[in-house]
Amino acid sequence: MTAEQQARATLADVARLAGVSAKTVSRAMSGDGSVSEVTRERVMTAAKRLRFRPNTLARNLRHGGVTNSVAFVIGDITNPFYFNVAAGIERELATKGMTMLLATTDDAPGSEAVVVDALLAQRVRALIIVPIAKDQSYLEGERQLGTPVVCVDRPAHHLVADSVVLQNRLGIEEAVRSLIAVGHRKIGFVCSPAELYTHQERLLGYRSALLEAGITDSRRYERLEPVLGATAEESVRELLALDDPPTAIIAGNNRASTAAWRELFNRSPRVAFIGFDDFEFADTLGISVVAYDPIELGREAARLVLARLDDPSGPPRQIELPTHLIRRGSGEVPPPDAPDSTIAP
Amino acid sequence: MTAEQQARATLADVARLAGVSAKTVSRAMSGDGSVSEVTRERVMTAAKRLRFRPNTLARNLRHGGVTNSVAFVIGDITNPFYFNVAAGIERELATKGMTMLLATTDDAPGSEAVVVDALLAQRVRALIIVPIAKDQSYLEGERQLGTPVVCVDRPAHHLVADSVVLQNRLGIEEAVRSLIAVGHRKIGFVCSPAELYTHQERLLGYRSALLEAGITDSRRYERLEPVLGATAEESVRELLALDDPPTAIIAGNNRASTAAWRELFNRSPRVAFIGFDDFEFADTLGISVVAYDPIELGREAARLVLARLDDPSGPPRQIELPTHLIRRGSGEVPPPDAPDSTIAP
DNA sequence: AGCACCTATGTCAACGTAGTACATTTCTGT
DNA sequence: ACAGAAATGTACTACGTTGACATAGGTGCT
Repeated sequence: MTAEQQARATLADVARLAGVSAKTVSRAMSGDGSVSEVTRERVMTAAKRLRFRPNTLARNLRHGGVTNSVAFVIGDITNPFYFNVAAGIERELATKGMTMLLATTDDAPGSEAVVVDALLAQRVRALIIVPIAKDQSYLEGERQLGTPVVCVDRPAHHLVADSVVLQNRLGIEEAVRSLIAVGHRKIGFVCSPAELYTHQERLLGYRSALLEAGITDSRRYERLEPVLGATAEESVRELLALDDPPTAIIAGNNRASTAAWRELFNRSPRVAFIGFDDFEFADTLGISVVAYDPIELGREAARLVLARLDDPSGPPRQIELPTHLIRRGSGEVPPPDAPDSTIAP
Repeated sequence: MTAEQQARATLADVARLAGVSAKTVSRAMSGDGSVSEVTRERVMTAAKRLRFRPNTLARNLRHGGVTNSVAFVIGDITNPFYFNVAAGIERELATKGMTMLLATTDDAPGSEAVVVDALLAQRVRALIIVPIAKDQSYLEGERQLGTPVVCVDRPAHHLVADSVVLQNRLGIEEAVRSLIAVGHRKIGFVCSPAELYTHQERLLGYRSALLEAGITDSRRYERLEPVLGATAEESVRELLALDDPPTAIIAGNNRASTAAWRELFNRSPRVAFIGFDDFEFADTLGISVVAYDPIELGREAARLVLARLDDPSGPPRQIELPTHLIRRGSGEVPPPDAPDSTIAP
């Protein structure tokens, strides 16, 4: 790399070379005002020669001081779920020439406001956030200043904002009903951590579907870890070690799904299993899951942002993305005592 | 959302409220010049009252017109490999208060320059790119203007730039040697597509390790798809349908790994298998792989950017990240004709 | 007292772009 | 031929921040 560093060309430089004023160059480049064909040619040639590239910073400053980047704030960047959501956001934004800024809070609720603050100082156009702190009211002022805030996966706390969530209850309900249809009555539920909105919703779905089938004594089969990081493997082991163990297990989130399956893999007699969130190999391994489209989740979030930028008024919208059960075998394993069981005497 | 939209407070607004000049506010906020304690208090109070947030756009414009975002340009955002690299970049940049802009080219070589151009117009501070086009010489001008360019996973074509790549040859060589040690002589290599630098390197590693063991007739076991999208499943089927099929197969990239394993899963007699790039479940399923740390790959790339920003001079650096074989069983399956084979008569 | 020096603050201009206002030229129609 | 419209170009300025420079008052030393 050379030590020399030629200066970046500006509108004025191009104007000088082309022998016109800066404004004329601006017009020629943007095609806004009217410029003669000869002049336009000359300007374009000069611009190309100088490798001129309009400074978006200056342009944005001139135009109200906002960038055209949308920030996506997540807790844990290594969770594949977020990655797919990010993909959806990026693609949707790209159709409008906008870009995505990715930031993480490392799952620390306390750092959410700090990270968001830094992003706002950068004048992001909008904020898409997976809420992790218990309170998003700190964003109220910013919202009033016209920065759209869209929550993904879970709604905000103490803040009026658009959001995109999954049909959590319906998804788990479908899973429970499916297991009941195969003959299961003792169904476990493993999920972590307990305090998240999504997990609460899924727990409610689990309970309501059981109740619907007249099963009222399943509390002992619920295992929601109180803290992040507690392993779902342990929960599964606990459940199977009960005197009257469940014959089927449902996992309430993607990390719990993989952990639970790890524990159930190679165990016999087979325990029926349904996970939440599809993943690579789930098809090859024959694992039934409650699936949804994370990319679409991101796209919807981005669409909400675009809609809000277009028209800031109107009530907040909450979009519910459908979930659906994919039957691949693991969820269709009958209970050992079923009449059609192969282990029957 | 209210239709009203109060204006965003500026330095001047804060100054007016605090009864000082704009410059004093600037000093008080940045802690740069000297400001008396009383004044600082008054300014801070005024700033808080007005919810003042310094406009990074303006600040950056004042300082040479560059943002503090680094763009990461990838081909296919749904490839988990890139996601982990992105995670590494984001984390490393965050330590320096910089942010990551994510952009994709949808694996279309032609759109690389277009996407990059848009990013440069946004005055990104640096560029981290997974080269996909055949020629990155279009970045030469920008590099001379002081924008660091770092290539990830593969080096740039026709451009002097720092890069971070994997020890591709060594990784595959280790895999081949390991298979040979177990007794294999007929080893297949599946990878796609053929034209990528990484895949070429891995192919060379495959060949050299075989040669080292005196195996010279393995060309018929090489299956590199000429085009993106061709399935590795087919390649595996082709290999196993040969009159003299290989007893072991190595996959040269992550997509090929999963595809190949899908095909080999449940097939008997078992074919030894070693994949490239670790993935979830590989441990549970007992799949041996040539692994590396994608997050570290991203971190290194970000470090190169930071180093280059710090000191633009000096020769380009190419960092090689280590790869290592993780033995989990699938790569330790002996050939059917081995003396210690369980199928021996 | 005189001087150097330091602190606390203020004034002005500039970063690069583009909107507003206005000046100039060229082209219409009567 | 001439008013008026249309086409084309220029000058000035603001966007929000900060560096360069200036100023006013205070402190310490000779």
